[in-house]
Parts: sequence; C-alpha cells; structure tokens
Amino acid sequence: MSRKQEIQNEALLMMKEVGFAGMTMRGLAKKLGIEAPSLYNHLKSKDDLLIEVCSNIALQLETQILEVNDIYFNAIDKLKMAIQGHVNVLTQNITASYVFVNEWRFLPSNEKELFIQRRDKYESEFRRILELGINEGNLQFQDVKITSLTLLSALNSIVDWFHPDGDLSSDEVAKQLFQFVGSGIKNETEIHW
Amino acid sequence: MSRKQEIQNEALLMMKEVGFAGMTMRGLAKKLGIEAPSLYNHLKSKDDLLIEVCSNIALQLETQILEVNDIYFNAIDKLKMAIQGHVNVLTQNITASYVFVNEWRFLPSNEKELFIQRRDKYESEFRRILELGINEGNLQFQDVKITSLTLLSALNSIVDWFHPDGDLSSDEVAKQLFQFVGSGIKNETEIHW
DNA sequence: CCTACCGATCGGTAGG
DNA sequence: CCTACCGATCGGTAGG
Repeated sequence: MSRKQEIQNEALLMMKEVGFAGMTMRGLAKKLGIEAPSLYNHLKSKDDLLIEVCSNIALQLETQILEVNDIYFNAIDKLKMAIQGHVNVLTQNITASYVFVNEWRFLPSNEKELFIQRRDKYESEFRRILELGINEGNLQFQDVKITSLTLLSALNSIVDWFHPDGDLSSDEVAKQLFQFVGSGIKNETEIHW
Repeated sequence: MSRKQEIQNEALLMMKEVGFAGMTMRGLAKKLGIEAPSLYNHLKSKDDLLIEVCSNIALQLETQILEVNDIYFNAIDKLKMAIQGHVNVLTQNITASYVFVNEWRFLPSNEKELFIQRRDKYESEFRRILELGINEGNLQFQDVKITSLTLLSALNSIVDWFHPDGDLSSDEVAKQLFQFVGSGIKNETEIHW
C-alpha cells in the first residue's frame, strides 16, 4: 500500500470519528507518526482527502447503476440488482461510505455542486427503475420521487450499523432491504389509512 | 421572541448551512448584528446551542412514542401513529430536526453518550411496535432490529427534502412513509429472491 | 451590549 | 520527511 493510500485510510477513520471539520492535519500526521507539513508531499490540501473519497464512492455507485439500467430485465429484478449493487459498494468500503454519506456536504463549493449533480443523476436512475415497475404493473407508489429518496436514504443507513465481520453478509442485508420496500405487511392484512 | 430564542434560531440556520463545527460565534454574532462576546450574556458555550436543539427534539419524540405505546391498540394502528408522530415532530421543527439528525454526533462526549442512550431507547420503543405486530400476525420481518433502524432512517430522511410551505402536508408524508414500509410491491406480484 | 484581549490552534509554505 | 514559521481565526474572559 502506497504512502498516499495509508494517509487516505487513516484520514477516513479520523473523518468518521470526528467529522471532516474536526479532523486536523496535525492530528492526522500524528497518527501516521510524521509531522504535519510532511503530509503535503502526498496531497495538496485537506479538501483533497474529502474530494477523493466522495468521488471514489460516487464513481462506483454510478458504474453499478448504469450496468443495471443497461440490461433488459423487468423492474423487480432491476430493483433487486440495484439495491444489491448499492449495498455491495457501501459494505465493501464501509468507512469510506460512512464519510461519503455524512461528510459530502463539506466539500468545497465547486466540488459540492458537481457532487449534487451526480447524486441527482444517480437518484434519477433509481427512479427510472421504479417507474418501469409502475408501467409494468408490478410496483405502485403515491409519489415516485419521494419513494426513491426514501429508498436511497434507507439503503445509505447501513453505514451506521453494518460491520464487515458481523454475521450478516452484504447479500443478506440487500435482501432484507429489498423486502423492506415491499413486504413488511402481509398480503392478507387490510390497510386503510 | 426572547433574545435567546433569536440566537437559537439563527444558530440553527447556520448549523444547517455549515455544520456545527463550521459555525463560528463571530459569524453567528454578525448575523444578529452584535459582537461575539455579547452572545455569552445569553448562553454559556457554543456547545450549549447544539445541546439545546438536540435535547429539545429528542424530548418531543420521546413524549410522542410513549403516548403511542401507552394506548391499547393493534400494532398496525400504533405503527401509523408512531410514524405520524415522528413525522409531525420533524416537519414542525424542520431546521432543528435537520441539525438534530446530522449534528448530534458532535455533542460533547457526556451529552453524546446520554443522547445515544435516549436514541436507543426510542428505537426500542419503535421495535416494540414491530414485535407486537409480529405476535399479532400482521407484520413480518426477517430481522426486527435492522427493520426498526432502517425505518427510523427512512423517516429521518425527510429533513433533507421536506418544505413546510410545499404541497405536501405532514400527514400526507407520514401516510406515504407508512405505505413505504409495506405496500410498494403489489400483492399479486411473486417475490422470490 | 461593548472594547480589548488571551492562549490555543488552524491549514499551509519556505527551504532544506 | 524535517524545522521553523506565517497569517488567520478560534472559543471565550475581564471589565465595564
């Protein structure tokens, strides 16, 4: 692992623990056993550490959803795949994903705007799947936009509790989250608000 | 509105915009048209501003869930009420709730520990409802703990997009979120993972 | 509510 | 990767 990656990894742990604003370059250097100015031989600013992790996770998520939407499948299967893919990216980079979810809003303004655009695009790809399911007659939602936002937040919430060495695999988590969208209440039960 | 409340309100807006760590007492004072040291006639520390908003929202949520669990009702109705109550508290204090959801982890350590305890208690009250529903035979979940965590995150995500002057009322949002838990996928649809 | 000010700490640079 | 250091800014206090 290169020195730069070591720094990135340590920075991730620190950003998760105290937030991006709470992380100091001196504190980061200390954890690595070097002096703060030495960090700047490997990166050009503190902001860079946040930018790298956010765009890294974003790229993985984007790649995954585009693959799903490129395939000719029905919406239910696409939804499964999209959820599975999303959960996989997050669980395989659990610390980075925690920072991605919780600290992206502290990106410098230019990168923040770009990030928001990418996030909105990603959300719209998810929404496309839900809309396909409605057209196919297999899904029904009052408001697709709210549903997609809520679904993504539900998926992202795994960064708060998932442990890679726990008893649940990424696929098992994905399965549960998929079922959460549609089968919590048994079919026999009458639902009137 | 008292001076202290004016300061709290302005602090909320600023914490939402730049985060608790990003908010400075000088910046806050400037928005209020006074000098930074003057703030300390109304509060004793910057931390106090965060503590107050977090415990304020927490108390409202606790009061509400205990009411629901005190009533003799079936789980489906309780779940509706709990969701409705949660959504109501958040929508009626939308900026404070945003800070509550996103900034509680920057509470000073003593208050943070207390907060986590209260949050866990709240989550367990929600879980009780889900477990009641399972016992009644109207609800089914693979893992109740994960479901309750996911559900609460889904509910909390409204702080990201809800606008009090938008076209959706608090009750309409609650209704949609309730349906999200259990009726996204039509009953006729075969679900096999 | 103000002026004057404190010690501490920040991200980052110069130069080697 | 280091020492030496910069200007800027932080939360907060003293005293009125």
